[in-house]
Amino acid sequence: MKSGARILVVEDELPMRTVLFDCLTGQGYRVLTASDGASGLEKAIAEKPDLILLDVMMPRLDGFALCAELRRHIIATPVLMLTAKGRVEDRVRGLDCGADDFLIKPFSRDELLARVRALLRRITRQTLKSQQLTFGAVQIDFLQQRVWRNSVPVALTAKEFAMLQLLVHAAGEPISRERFLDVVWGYTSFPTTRTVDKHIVSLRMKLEPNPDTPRWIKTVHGVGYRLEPPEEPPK
Amino acid sequence: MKSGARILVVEDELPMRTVLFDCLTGQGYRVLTASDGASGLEKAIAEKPDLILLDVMMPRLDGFALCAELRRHIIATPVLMLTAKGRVEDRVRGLDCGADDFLIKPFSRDELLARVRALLRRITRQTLKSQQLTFGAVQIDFLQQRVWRNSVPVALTAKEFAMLQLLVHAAGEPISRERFLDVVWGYTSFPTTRTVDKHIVSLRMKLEPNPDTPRWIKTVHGVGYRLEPPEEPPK
DNA sequence: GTGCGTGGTTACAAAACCGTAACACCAACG
DNA sequence: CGTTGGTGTTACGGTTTTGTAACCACGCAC
Repeated sequence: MKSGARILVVEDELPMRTVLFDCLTGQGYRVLTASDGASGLEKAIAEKPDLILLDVMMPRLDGFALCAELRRHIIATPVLMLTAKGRVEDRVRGLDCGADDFLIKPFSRDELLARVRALLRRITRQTLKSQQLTFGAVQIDFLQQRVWRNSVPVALTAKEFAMLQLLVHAAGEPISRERFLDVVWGYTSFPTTRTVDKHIVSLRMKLEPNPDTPRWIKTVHGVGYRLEPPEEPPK
Repeated sequence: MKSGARILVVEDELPMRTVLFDCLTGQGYRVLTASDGASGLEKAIAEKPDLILLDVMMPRLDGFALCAELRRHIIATPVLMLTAKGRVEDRVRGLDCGADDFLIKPFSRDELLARVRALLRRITRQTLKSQQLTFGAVQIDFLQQRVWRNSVPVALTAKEFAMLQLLVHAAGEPISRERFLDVVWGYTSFPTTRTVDKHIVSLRMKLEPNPDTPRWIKTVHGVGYRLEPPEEPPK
């Protein structure tokens, strides 16, 4: 499985969509695609990607409208707009409705990647203080959403990574199953608490040196789970 | 164990008010209600609830106005707004006047409770902070819910920790067995007072240097138990 | 379609924890 | 001293919580 930042590409023309997809997945990003504005908006809301790549020229709901709609939903996901060459007025309209950067067609692969990186870096700086973290032999890169163990890449699913993120974020504190469900699954889907256990098992199998006697991901009976803090007890 | 947080429900329609009341009390929350904006504002100020559930659609003083009024009084109580489906502009106005989260009608019971939990968690997180305490060789971290003795981690069960927390919280004051049962076990289960003794024994074994002659967890004959205050006694 | 990866549920086994009874002990009071 | 009632302690059965495997469902790629 690929892991990395999640990027939504909204582009109606298949060839261009394919180019963008290949280019981004080749860099380890996880790419979602939509072939029209309406489904793009839907996915943007449902999937909460880290970045949205948006073609302005689309039938029906075009890039400008989609972007404006996003902002009306208070979604602050950075938007990189694809505009045609020479259409200076596009920039103005784009900025007006909340776009963050522009890419002028035709563009080079390197320029695309550079701008994507820049935008992702920006949001990461805002939201995550440290983008890398280590416990035991496990190394986490929040920016790329990748994990290594003894320098060997570990493939985590989306849910697993989200759970790990919550564990790390509240390092040391016990986290109840309820809380996992609220944060990782959101307020609109309600799996059972056993589901949380199951994913904890997966995490342990992938990250623990000895999954039977967890060194890091401890269970707190009657409470929930807790990531053993790398630090010492308080003096 | 349930928090027993106090929640104010401001809702003009009786059926909905009843639903909310039942749903929340069923979870162990203490619920106050108001059937219009004016009395809601009054109760919010007088009772200082932990959370306010606010319907936007009310005659005279509506949810927005009430919320804005609250903030004018520098009352930071989190507000969960009930809005009608599809009224995206409600969110904008709501955020504008200081609402913390939104629940769109019709909503599921689970979603209501999830959002309530999330908001309540936010405030307890702020107030609890990284509280730590020491008596003798025992160190307690309430946030992590962990205890050390001579810097060696001590494994306490959920009940034991809750009892210790109560002892520490009322340091010096004797605590009756009935009080332990009320606070630690809640109002829904009724074990014997002997049960309390048993857990006290466990605590002593885990925390006291010499469990036979307790240095810290003292028995007050005919009354209950008491944690010897770490400070110097008044003469 | 088929196959695969992911995610959610169910069911059952294992472990941890809890509640209570029984009895020994002790403190207070006469 | 002896009685009485409260407390300490232990053992054990029952309950709750957690681990885990097996299974089904869904989405996506081929």
